[in-house]
Amino acid sequence: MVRVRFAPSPTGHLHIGGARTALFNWLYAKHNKGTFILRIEDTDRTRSTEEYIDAIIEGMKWLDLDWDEGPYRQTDRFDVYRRYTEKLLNEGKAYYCYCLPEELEQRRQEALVQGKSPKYDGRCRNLQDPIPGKNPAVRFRMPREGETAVNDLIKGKTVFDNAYLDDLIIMRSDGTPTYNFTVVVDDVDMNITHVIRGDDHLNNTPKQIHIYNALGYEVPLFAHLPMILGADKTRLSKRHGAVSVMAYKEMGYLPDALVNYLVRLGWSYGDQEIFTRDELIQYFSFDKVGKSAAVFNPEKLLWLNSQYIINSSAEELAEMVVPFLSKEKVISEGQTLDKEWLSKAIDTQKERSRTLIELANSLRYYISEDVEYNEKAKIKFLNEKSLPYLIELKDSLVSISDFSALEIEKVFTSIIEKHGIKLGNLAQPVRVAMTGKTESPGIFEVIKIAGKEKTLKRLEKAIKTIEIKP
RNA sequence: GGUCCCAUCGUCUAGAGGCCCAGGACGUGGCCCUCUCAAGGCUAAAACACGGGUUCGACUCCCGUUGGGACCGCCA
Repeated sequence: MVRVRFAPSPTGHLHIGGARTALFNWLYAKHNKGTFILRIEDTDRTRSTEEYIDAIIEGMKWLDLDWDEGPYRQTDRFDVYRRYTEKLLNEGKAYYCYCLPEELEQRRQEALVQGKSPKYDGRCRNLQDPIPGKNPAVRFRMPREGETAVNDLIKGKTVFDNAYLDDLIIMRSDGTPTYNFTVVVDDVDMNITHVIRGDDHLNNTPKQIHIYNALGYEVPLFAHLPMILGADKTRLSKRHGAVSVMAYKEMGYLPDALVNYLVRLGWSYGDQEIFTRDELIQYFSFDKVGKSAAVFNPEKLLWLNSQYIINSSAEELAEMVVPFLSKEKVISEGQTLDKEWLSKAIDTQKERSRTLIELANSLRYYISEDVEYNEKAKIKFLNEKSLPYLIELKDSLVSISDFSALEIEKVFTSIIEKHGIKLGNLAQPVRVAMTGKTESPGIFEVIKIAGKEKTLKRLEKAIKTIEIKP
């Protein structure tokens, strides 16, 4: 039975890198009908906040990465860690260290300056008696000889020389446990079978393996995912732009598009680019995960998002776009729209909208009372030349009762045939009259969606605008 | 500085020794479609980091060089 976990520390929002780690864990669990656990690693009390715990959960929910157990919190489990620490202490597998943090930091700096490895020198390793008046930290006694092999599902076999391993601190002098210890204890306690995490943890793995051994537990399987980099090839961070998952929600991305993008960063399935969730679950495997780091490319994410918008139904989009209509002030507060009408309007715009924000704004000229002319468009198309056609169109449209795209087209056709002009000669001025712009969906569609009343009003306005001009 | 990881178009990647003078996707240019803009279709430019082996034959295997990254905390 596969049991995996995503274990973020609540020191920030759920970011792109964390989301991908969560996603790969989730996919592996789903693929194997296993259990996906959410565990909050909040042992660093100075940096962890409740707000960030909520933010991470919110991000997971938005991406629809549901977990089967948890969220567990490490701060709820201090007694467990203490018990295990006692055990190691009693067995001589851990020892008290009385060195002060400042002393350690100083020694580390000195070692670095001298070009030596900034490793703990082990001076408290064989201390017999406690030093009174000092609160000690607890260090793990790491073996100094031999080698430790990590058989990674992605990276393959990596061998570490134990001589380079540090006697790491497993419990701070204030009695709180540290990361490298709590992960092991929790992964043991929660029966985790596969540890799937970023490859920034690969170097920690041999140390953790020794802790498993000392505790007398079986070592789980490891899968270390390559990092996500920014355009400058350094680890993705705030300075590369938006990295928080929720920022993408606000920018009008669909969660499925982000998931699809993230999964293709380091994973592939032949030439396929777009996957449903079910396909992802079905196809996922570690042997298709690449070993090298990947650069985050917002352009491709944007393209994927446009594809997801195109492939979504107008009804689904109508649901999603409403918050953006308010935020972009396309509708006023409290204003509601007819669902059926909105869906039809969206159908005309979805293939030219890459985000929900763009979609919301594209609906503006259908919804608002008035349009604002683009200056260049106005000069080019709303002039003496188009005036008679606009007047004729308006007069013709007044009389038709069936305001369908087909009927509207008939009106256009009869006018252009009568005058021997091209459709563009009429359509472009009308487009400017209707939308204020030179680009829009098909003009018959635009007129139909806007409706008779708005259409006549806008044509009148355009005519007046031309007539007033000297 | 040490340890570890990685290396195919600008970017994401396919490629498990002959299928590859390297395929797909984003982006970029061109053409088609067309009432405009998109979408869609077609098309072009664009890569196996370098050097040694192994082999009849290397993008694929081995070694080295170079380059990049991560980690070396009483952070996770």
